[in-house]
Amino acid sequence: MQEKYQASDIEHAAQSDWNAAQTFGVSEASDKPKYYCLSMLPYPSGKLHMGHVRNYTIGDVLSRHYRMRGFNVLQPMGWDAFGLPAENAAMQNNVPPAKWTYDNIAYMKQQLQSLGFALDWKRELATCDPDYYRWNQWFFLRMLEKGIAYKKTQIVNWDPVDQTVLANEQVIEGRGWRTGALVEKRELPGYYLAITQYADELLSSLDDLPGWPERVKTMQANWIGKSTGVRFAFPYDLPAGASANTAVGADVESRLSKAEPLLRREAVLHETPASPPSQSGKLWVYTTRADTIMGVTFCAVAAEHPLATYAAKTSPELAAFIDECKRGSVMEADMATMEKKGMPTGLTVTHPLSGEQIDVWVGNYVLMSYGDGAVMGVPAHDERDFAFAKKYNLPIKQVVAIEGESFSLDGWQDWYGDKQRGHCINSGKYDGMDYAAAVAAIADDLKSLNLGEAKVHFRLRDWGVSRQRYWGCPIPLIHCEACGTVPVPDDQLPVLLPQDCVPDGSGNPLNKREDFVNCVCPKCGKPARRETDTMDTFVDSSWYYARYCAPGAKTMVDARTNYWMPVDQYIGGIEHAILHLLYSRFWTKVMRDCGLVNYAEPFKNLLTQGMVLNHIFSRRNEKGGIEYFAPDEVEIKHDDGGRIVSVTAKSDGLAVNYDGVGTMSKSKRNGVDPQSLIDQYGADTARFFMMFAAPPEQTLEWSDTGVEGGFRFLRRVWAMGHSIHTAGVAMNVPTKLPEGLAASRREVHLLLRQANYDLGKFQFNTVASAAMKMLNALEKMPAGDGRAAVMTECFGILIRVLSPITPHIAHVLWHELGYGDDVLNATWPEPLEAALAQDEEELVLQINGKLRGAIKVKVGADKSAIEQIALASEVTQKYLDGQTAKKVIVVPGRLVNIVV
RNA sequence: GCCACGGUGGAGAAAUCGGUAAACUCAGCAGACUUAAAAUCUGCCGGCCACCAGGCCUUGCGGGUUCAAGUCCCGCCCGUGGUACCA
Repeated sequence: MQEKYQASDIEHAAQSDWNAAQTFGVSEASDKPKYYCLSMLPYPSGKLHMGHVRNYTIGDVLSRHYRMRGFNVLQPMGWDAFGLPAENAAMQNNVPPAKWTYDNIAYMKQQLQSLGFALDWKRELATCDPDYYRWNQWFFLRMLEKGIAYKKTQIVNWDPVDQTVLANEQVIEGRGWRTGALVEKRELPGYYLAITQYADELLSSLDDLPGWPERVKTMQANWIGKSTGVRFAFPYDLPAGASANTAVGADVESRLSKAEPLLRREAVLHETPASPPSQSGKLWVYTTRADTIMGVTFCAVAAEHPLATYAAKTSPELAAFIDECKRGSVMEADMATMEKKGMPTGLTVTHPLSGEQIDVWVGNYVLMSYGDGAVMGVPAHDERDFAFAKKYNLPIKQVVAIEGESFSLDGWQDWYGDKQRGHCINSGKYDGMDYAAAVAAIADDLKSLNLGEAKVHFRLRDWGVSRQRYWGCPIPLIHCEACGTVPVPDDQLPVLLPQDCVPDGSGNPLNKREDFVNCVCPKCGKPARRETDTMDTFVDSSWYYARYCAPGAKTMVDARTNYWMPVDQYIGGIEHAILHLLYSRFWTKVMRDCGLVNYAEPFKNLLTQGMVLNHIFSRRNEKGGIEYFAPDEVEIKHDDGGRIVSVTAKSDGLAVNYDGVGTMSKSKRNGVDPQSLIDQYGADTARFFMMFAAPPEQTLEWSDTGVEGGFRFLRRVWAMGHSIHTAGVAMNVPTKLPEGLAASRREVHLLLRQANYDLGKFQFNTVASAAMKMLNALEKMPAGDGRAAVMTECFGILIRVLSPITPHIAHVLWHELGYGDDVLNATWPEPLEAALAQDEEELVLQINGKLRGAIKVKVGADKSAIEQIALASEVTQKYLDGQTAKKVIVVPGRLVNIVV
């Protein structure tokens, strides 16, 4: 055995042992219980960053731990290989996204292997591989048949200079990131998946996930946003002589509220039919505050609303305002924080209950894609409406009062929006009713007028899956002049994505690929055009976990999927708490309803890793676009307090903005490559430090201060192994040990108990601490009869506790010291009762809640015995000073508190 | 803006059910070993007061509940994640 700790030798030796024995290849043929441990698959951005190391080490620690606990453990890996960064890299380097992606995969795979993760590489997949994405296409067609997939208008960010659709990430302060041009909203047809059909189940089955963090379930529930309210209409008649072919009126309700399934069974896709013109109609709105309906003083519609379009035909000012509304990004955060503006349409609608005429405004804060694209305005009881009414001098009518509160038009007060405590006033027959009674009565009245009814509403919107991009899974549809939109027949799948396009930033290059676009209609055989939109990459990651279970299957999934699924432990960043996890849950439920799988939820237990953060540096370029600098490309000056005062680029010495800390990402160029850490200290140190730095769920600002400490620890572990090896191992700890030895042994077993408890809580930082404390105890082990046996026993515990975190050193030490063949086949250690036993214990002594001393009592002593010892103690006597204690609180095993 | 989470020494952090605040580690300081350096080992290491014994204060800020609060409740401030086309 080597005397010095040589990480690279040890790691190569361990990894070649694992490769030779195919240690981590698993199958369904096992009599052990299965354990499917899955980490979220990485986007192949080029190099691993610290967030990956953290994520995959957590998964590996769990996998190895469960394996030693006797489970048949599957831990696969793959690549989320489609997506935007590949197109950006292509533009920058003139390399096709395919080549860039596969090169990155090769490099990152080698990095993952060098970290020694216990992965079954036979199951590796890349989502850009046709063998994978053909099943996206196949399943999309099944969704069409079920009426889940459909087509409707979507609103996207449009860069007028590059003439291209921008992702939200590419819009910075309302401008295109490359061109600096003001972004516009543009309407395009797109494909949607009706996730709202599953809204109720997605919400209620959160209760079937006790192994999920409460915070994630809360976020999902809020996102789905089930509310009960009233959907009702303001009837109207348009002035005579209005344009006869304007699409307003009765159709507004059907076009906006009911998604049109594009395909039922064999039927051919049909577009949304042109709406018949109509002079009278209903303006539909939804509200959770129907009790305030008598306080409506205006209505507001979205800029894209048919009534707005209609009114704009005769009003250039309104047309200009609607144009202005269409500027800016489509992001919710922007919409919510922008200045609320409006303009009257000149149209009025009729209040359904009072018959009053109500002005219709266009509001820039009303979203066409949410509900019916219109809202009622009750300024007295909605903060946003209040501000809007004050700004435009609209009437404010109080219709809810609370005892002891006085209403004033001067400013908003929180109680105006309170629905718990109030009762209706100024509301005619509803006066005096509380919230629930008023809503029920008003819903009834609206229903009898045929102008509305109580309705359950979800905040959740259908999932738009169309992307006007090249590097993604082609949507398997064909557009034929005669037959309309026709699905690609199953036997013609997959629709292959050409591998050699290089995007140039101006739209989807597929549009220019005649060999891709030109095809024949599967129905009539005439020349037709292929759909060039590709799928959202969240489609790819919505079911990959099921495919890992069935590598090489000639179907989407097979029986092996039902063996391994659901995932027993899913691990990934908290940033996926809503979208990815919700889409995967939805996809699973549709697969179940198609009879493909027999489970309803994909992830039984979820561990959400905190983000690894690093500093972000950026600069505006001449065009007004934005450019990011990596932390090692800038020079930073700090003040005395350590605050950053100035940053300059090393390249040109000019100033750079400091944008604070944020999650490590390719686009912000603030990722830290773990490679130098691995090269300098080895994989075990990198893994150990990552686990030791903080608990997994916690956000972690990156700093490599302290890596050295992990390395020193492993070197001491190795030295301890070497000295035990030299001194000779000894079995069988004697039943009678000298006091000092027994105490040290007890300490190690206590630490083991702590480590096992912490492993159950995924608190790996304190498991690493416990291992360090064990080594400290071993190094201080006193002399005495049986020392060699105690050392052997305790070091064996330490190696096994360490093995999931630092598997290489554990593998070699276990074998070298002759504990057994492979530490992975060893049984997980449990503390021994005999080692833990003690006669006396120390309790804390408090006087008036303050620490004043300690007392020794027999283990298991009853409360009154402890109380007597405490009262008799010198410290107590001193503080009592002759008086009697007012109260004595005894917490067995912990403390005694005496109240004087 | 809205939803969720977090804030403890110079730094990363620990404190399991409301019960000893700061375990373990880094950085720093002092010492041992050494011709020297590195490595290693030993001790100290929140603040104030005190000769000592010890005392007082301290978990972002302000209140509250309790024998006892980092932990529970109320109100703020700051940071991070998400906000539906980054993944």
